[in-house]
Amino acid sequence: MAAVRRSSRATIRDVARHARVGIATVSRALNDDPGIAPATRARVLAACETLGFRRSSLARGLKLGATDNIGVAIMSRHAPVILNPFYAEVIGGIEEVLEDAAKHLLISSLKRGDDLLELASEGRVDGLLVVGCDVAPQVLAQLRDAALPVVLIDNAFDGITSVVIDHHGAGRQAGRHLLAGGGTRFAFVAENLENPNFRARLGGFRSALQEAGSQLSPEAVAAGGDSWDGGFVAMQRVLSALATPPDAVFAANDPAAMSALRAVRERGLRVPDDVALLGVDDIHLAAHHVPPLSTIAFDKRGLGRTGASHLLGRLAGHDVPALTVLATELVVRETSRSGDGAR
Amino acid sequence: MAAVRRSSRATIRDVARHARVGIATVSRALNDDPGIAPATRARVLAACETLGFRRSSLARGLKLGATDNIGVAIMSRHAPVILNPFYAEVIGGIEEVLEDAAKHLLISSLKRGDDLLELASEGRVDGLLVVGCDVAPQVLAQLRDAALPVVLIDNAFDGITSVVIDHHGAGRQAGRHLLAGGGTRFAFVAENLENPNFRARLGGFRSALQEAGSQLSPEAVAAGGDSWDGGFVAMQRVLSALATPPDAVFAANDPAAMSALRAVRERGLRVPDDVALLGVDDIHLAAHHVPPLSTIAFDKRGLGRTGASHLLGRLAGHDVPALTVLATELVVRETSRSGDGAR
DNA sequence: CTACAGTACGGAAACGATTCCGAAACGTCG
DNA sequence: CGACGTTTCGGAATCGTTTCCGTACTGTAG
Repeated sequence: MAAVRRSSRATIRDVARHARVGIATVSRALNDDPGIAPATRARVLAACETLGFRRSSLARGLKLGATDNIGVAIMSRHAPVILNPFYAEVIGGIEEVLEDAAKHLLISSLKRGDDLLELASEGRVDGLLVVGCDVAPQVLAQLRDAALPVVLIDNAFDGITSVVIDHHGAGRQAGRHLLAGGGTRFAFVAENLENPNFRARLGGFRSALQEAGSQLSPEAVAAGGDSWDGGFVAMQRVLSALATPPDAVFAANDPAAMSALRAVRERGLRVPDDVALLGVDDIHLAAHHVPPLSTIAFDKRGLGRTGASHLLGRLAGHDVPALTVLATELVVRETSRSGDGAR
Repeated sequence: MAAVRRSSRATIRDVARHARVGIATVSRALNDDPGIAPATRARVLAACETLGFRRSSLARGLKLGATDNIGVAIMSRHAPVILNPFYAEVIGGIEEVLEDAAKHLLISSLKRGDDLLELASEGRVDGLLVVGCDVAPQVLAQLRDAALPVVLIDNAFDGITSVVIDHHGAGRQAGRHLLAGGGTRFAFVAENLENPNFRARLGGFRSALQEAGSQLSPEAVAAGGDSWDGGFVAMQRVLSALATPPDAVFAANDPAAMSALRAVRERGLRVPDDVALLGVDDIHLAAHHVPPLSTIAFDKRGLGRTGASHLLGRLAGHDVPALTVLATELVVRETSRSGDGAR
């Protein structure tokens, strides 16, 4: 007679029995359906409370065809993605938006493109945010043809909603800043020259220099390898390749810049007096570095935010821009000098 | 006649029709069931391929009673959790383990305890990793009584599998190190004194000092508020409250230590000559700080790893230790001196 | 009193997988 | 040739929801 405490979870049927109504009524009460008497609704809700009933998101999802889960996929053949501070910021922005929308975040760091396609077609998520540019074109093509809404972050592909950073523009900004600071002999250092983002930055840098009649000699561009010392090694190469050291160095990112700074100092040159140094990313360390690093900042968190809200827009059936380009911002600290200011 | 390309996803029934078998056979082929002829299996698999069929994880989960999702819940009334470098490390460790087990990571930063209970009872995840000590006891009690396997990380509760750091031990280590370095006038600074972990560290610190016949005066313990400047403010308070400044300061964590260092320097004191300074956490910045910060390190990633593997163990039906305590390690850099070494 | 519109509710069919159970096909042996 | 065990496969029930459709009931008007 008494409601026996089941070991497994209560179902909607148990609630119906307990409240002496049909299961349809329970469902309606739970979904705030209008066609139900207030008294009945209260009785149902009370029954749910006493039985400790929660709807199974699985059964609900199966019937509704939606899970309220959003997948965040990051291609990474290396360590856990969360530890990469760039990704962490992006994910932070995504989290902000999804939390407001009461969506759940399903994070996957994937090694193979097939894993990505599997995640996209399992029905585990309602939509997918793909972060980073390390994903094969044919995978992207399959993703585009999938039924699942997908948004690319820090990567662009024709036919898929994309949110990117203006890497080329960042390079131009860097070039103009170093020119304004009085630079005459330029160099570019990076961990590698394959990364498409790095290439875009270099391209922008070159175009800014050319506009001013300057240029970058082949010996003044170097890659030092994908490690902590990448920038250091690259800088050493530049210094030994060039007859006279450069007076304005653009690094592909902040770690490379900091690492390059060590090489410059070991050579006995002062920053920024002998050589100005500029990074990209504005990572957390940049401001706390000694000396504080001049850099090109971009809104990493905003990248995640706009990506996520575009995806939510797609899910809601709205139109969203196919390509969004986020601007960058020059942050002058103490490894470079602004052209106009005296000192 | 020809297989019409449906707009929505193919189901197991479509595959069955296409391969001219029953749905049970398809399921068996997909699950590597032994009782199926090799030829039939090949035909079914081929049909799956041509139809681009993937099993619905929802339907599968509903029937199987498992989702292959693991929830990571972090109570946080502040900003996105991923941006907290401590949590990021822990999650990184979790990710490592779960990836090997082919589980998916569902991350939730929750504001209210009810959200946690909802996540636990929706059936969205097979198990829950609850990170951090900012969760109410009655919520933990309900969690313990839930059917869902739960593991607490950096928090302990009777009846729930817990993985913690030996904060008390860390405090003792700090005390002994500062004593060995020749400290005589001690102080403790923190952002706040409510955080149970900070209290444990302080407790351990006190007990080490008492063992050596020293002690901590009430004016030498200060909290400066939960902000970037917390340690700075706390240190200022200590310096102005004490007649003679301390010569050995233990900070509740690294940010507090770095921030306190500024206060010490502003006062015209040198580190470590006039005052030794020791933090806890060994955050990434600590090693790159100027001067490099002495600190008590612990394996944040290991915290996540063991938590995750204990949860997987529980899911597999194994017995796992109710409480695991991870040891800490003293890292002497340049804000303190080891007692034995010269200079 | 009957007809009828409108409200409140229950039964049953889906959603897409797994799996129990039964049956067909087949070979082997007495 | 019949009985029987083994292998291979199909039908149908099931997981826990939502929702369509039908029905009982209520109140009001003719």
